[in-house]
Amino acid sequence: MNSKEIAKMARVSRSTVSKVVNDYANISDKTREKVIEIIKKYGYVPQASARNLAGKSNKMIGVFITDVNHDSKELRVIESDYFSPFATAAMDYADKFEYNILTLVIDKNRKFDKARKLFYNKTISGGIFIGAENNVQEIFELIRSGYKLVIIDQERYKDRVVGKHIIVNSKNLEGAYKATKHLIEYGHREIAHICGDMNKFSGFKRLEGYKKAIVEAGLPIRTEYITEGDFTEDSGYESAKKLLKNNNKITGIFASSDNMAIGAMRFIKEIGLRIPDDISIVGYDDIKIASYISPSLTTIRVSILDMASIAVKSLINFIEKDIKSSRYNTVSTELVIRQSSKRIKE
Amino acid sequence: MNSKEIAKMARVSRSTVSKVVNDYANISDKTREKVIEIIKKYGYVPQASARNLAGKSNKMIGVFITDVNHDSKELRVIESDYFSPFATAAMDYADKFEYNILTLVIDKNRKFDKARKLFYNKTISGGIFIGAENNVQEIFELIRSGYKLVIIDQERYKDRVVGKHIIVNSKNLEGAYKATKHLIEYGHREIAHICGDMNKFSGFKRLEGYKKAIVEAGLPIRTEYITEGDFTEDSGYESAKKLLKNNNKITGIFASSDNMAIGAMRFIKEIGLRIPDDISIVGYDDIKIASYISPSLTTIRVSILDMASIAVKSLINFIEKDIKSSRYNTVSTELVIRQSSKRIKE
DNA sequence: CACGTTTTCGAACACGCTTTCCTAAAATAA
DNA sequence: TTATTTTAGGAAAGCGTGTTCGAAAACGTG
Repeated sequence: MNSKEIAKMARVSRSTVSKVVNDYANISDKTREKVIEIIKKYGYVPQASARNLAGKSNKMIGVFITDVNHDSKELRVIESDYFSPFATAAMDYADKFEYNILTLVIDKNRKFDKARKLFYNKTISGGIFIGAENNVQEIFELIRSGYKLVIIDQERYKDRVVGKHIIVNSKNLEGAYKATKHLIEYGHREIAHICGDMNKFSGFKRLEGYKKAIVEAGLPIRTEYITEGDFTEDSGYESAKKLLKNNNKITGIFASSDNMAIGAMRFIKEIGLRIPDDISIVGYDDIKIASYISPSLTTIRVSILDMASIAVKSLINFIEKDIKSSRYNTVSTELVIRQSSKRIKE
Repeated sequence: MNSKEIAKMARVSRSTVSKVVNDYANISDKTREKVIEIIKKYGYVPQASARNLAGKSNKMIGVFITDVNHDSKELRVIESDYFSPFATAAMDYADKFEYNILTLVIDKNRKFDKARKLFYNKTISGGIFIGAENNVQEIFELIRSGYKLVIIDQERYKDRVVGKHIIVNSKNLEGAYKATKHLIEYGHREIAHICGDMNKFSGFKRLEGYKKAIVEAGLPIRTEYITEGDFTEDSGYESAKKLLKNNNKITGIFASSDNMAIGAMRFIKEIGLRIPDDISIVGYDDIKIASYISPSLTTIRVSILDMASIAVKSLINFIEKDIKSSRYNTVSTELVIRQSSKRIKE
């Protein structure tokens, strides 16, 4: 069933059918109703590719999740803690504007080519990149070519790239600051930090937040209290081992991700220390498991729903109305206090 | 950059460019190389909508997740335990065939129309439906209209619907049987069952599995040992309350989903009973949290990766080569023993 | 060299829709 | 009534690609 057949049945021209479908003004009510009736009767829906070819937007946006640890099944699922709510929230929001979402996982092996192709062949009108640290150069190039992109949790590219783009960041520094300050307010003085991958924006920003809170409290920044992980549970385990091996003064640990916090908790339990009685732990992300493990994890919550909706909203605006210059948005963080942190008793 | 321009640069006709792109045989190596060189140089990629309109498959499949509890944020995330790994696995697998995946969440409020439209307007060449119990009629109609569909974890439609389709089921009965038998082998005799939504295929099939194991062990089926939940954590909590209120003989509970098992555990802990010392619990699904809660949950694992890859593989086969008749596939289950179940001491 | 055969290539149509431009009819003004 | 303006709707071009079909070129063969 195509517009030609509909036109024949309604005894009008194909162009009239199109005008009815696309809400043109110069169609009489009588004609319009007649055409709509036939359309409904035969369940006609204009073919997407033809519309698209004729110049209509395809209302499709790509969500690209970079998962550098894709080889490992275990890690893949861990990444999903972030992906799943983001993707569903994005779909939800996109739906309001009748947009569809095409999701793609980019791993370290699979080349960026596939994503690029989706822009080049015009399958999508814009894209949202999450965790794209490893493909910064490629993303710059897409921006330079004029493709419409939103980048999540990355540094501001303002001065580094020519071309309009949109950034949506969580307030990493603020969140880490809140987490560390929480421990300080609970009376902790010997506070260690397991930081994430320093190549990642969130990694070093959270370290900055930790330092800010430490300095503000008049405490010294000890390099032996800072270890670098890579956001995974195992790296949290190893980091805790490193931190606690030759040190029995540490009473609080702020980990840059919940996964690392969970890994650290595993090690702490293994060596027979109690959480939170001996050591308090604070994570970051508020992934679902955080409230199910025992003790439940005090953490920093970032509203992924907020991030997703801001990302989608501004991208659609970019696509449909263009923007004058690059945009930079931030999403607030919130401290969620659970059982893994405890006021220190002197 | 379009094929016309490429043709001009390579001093050949447009059709020759197309033939090179689509690997036609009758092109001399010399011409082919010349064209490919220009294509690479200018980064030409044929426009998807035009190809599609000209008759090429768009290599796009839809994954439809039905989330009837979409209104509630909490439940939405619970559903995601299933969705996220499935979707990523599907993408992964689809990628091998250069297919893309478009995901759509169908909630009870959002009409099925949106999904239907994607078929009608030919945005997708096929679809995979998960948890689609509430839209069985609509799905039947799509099948009848000749659209290519895979349905996950639903009854065989063999006799109920005219039209080719593909079913991928986990062996629900087998899984539930294994779970119950595990408790029996551990010496339990008073075994209750929290079953899932009986409108759902997985709900009643798992009940059947439970009954089969009970009968096989020569034990009586007590109706007061069977309560109906709806797969959610809260319903597990309520069901446990109902079961244990006036009964202190129950020593084992098999819940039809991990979420319900977790809810039940919450209630059991609240009334001061110990798991697994007083009551053993077995869940179903092996969602990620199952191994993180304490005590960790004994459960039935279904390989979502297997389901997803079978679904994608057979759908692509259906799309590209058609199938002679409806297909029915099953995926095995596996008992994962953790801390929540314990051998009973007499 | 003449002929048949195979290989290579290009002109032209098709895909289904949007949109511009134009005409005919209707509405309004004179 | 006639002249002018407004409006409804149709004809046709165009979007970028795939594919068929026939012609031309290249190649063999006797």
